[in-house]
Amino acid sequence: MRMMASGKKQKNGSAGRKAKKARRKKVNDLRLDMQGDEHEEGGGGRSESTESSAGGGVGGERQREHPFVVTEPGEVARAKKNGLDYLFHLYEQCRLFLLQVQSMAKLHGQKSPTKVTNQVFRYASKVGASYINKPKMRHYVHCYALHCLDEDASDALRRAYKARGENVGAWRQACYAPLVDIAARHGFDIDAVFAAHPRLAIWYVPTRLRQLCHQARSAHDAAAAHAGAMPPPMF
Amino acid sequence: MRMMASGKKQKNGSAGRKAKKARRKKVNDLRLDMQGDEHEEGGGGRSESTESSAGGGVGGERQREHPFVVTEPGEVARAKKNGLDYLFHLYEQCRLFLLQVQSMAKLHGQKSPTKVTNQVFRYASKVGASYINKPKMRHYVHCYALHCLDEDASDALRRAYKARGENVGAWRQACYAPLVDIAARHGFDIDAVFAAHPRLAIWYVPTRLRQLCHQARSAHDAAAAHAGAMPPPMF
DNA sequence: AGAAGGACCAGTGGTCCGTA
DNA sequence: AGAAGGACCAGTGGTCCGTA
Repeated sequence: MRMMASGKKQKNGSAGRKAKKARRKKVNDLRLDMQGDEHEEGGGGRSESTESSAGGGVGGERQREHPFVVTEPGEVARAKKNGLDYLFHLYEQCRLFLLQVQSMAKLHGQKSPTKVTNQVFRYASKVGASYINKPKMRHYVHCYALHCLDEDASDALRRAYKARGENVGAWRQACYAPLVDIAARHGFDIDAVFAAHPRLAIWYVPTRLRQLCHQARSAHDAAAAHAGAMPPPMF
Repeated sequence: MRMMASGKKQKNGSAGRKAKKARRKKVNDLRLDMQGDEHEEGGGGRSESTESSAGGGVGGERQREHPFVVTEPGEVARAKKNGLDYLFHLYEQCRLFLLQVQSMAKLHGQKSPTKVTNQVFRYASKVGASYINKPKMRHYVHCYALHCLDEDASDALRRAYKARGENVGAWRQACYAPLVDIAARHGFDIDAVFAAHPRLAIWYVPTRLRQLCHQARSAHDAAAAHAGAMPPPMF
């Protein structure tokens, strides 16, 4: 028996969405393949720091990628886990796929994407990089952003969170604050910060990060107003 | 009795679309207002070259804008017609609406459009500029582009087409060729041409114009290859 | 016939939530 | 519990075609 979830969310900082239809239609409910209960990939043991350790056995259901763990720079994740160097490597791969898509589009006189779009994710899947998917890449964009913008800070954060034994979710949350600080030094304009970095400019600014920068600016402006000297608004 | 049209089109230079449902549902078929057969706006006679001469009477059905006619620069269109200065003025208005939307978005920490998007058209309607709509603006973008990029050529074309008594559709078609020539001087990169002009950069490159530039490049490359010296491909 | 624009549709950005 | 990602939805870009 499954409960019907209500499905609230905040679309892009504006008012909430209108009524949604009931979701999750449970496709693919009947298994036609020979999967029994559980199975694991047969081979094993690739272990470059930027190599996945996920499944990929011949035939059968596609395995999920192994979950990420907080690793130090250069550290190889242990069995059934992927490290953060590998995570960041996925962003580099997406960039290369974007470059491919752009080249093909221009060759054929079609409009060329400037960002990693659905089209790019579709291309990645088509050429076999099925371990790349949109929800995952969007989920960790800001972590990659910190890695791009301040690798030392990013590395330090990884070491600290690994030392404390924090899980990936906690590390991911912790990546926001240093980014807001960086944005603050650029007038809280996180779009400008992304746009100014060539490897970052191809990624959409995550909604949550944008919200946090906006909140920080409001707090900053309020504090300045309280201090007496009201600065002119940024826009 | 109305025939069911088949509804073919070329999506963005790629393969044709998949099957479409039957279109046109004929909403708003019953009139609840007091319109009889025909009606015209009561007042009259505004006649600045960038002022519309379309309806806007109090209450009742919204009048369509008057059709465009080919006018010389500075020329005022006669009754029930709008001139080309007015057309180009609409593009300037859209730019101002975009600037408004951008300012509001940034104030609220939301993502800010870089182009004239649906959001901008919605804003234009909301603030009363209901004479601005997406199909119209997209239809004439390349005409506005020529006006921006080579006003002398644009003016000359207008005078020539007016002198010949051509209709707006013919003039509109004629705007493509000079633009392709301009693109040719920039490596056939029409996107770069648009992007380099501040008032043009906010408009999407029309599909048809992009196709024509692509075709021209192909023809150009083929001619060069035939001449013996094969140049390197642009991308 | 020529033209303006309401309304449609395929595919997008964004992310929820059923799943492992 | 923590996490990966299939699948969904609101709103987009693009323009057709019923309308005046």
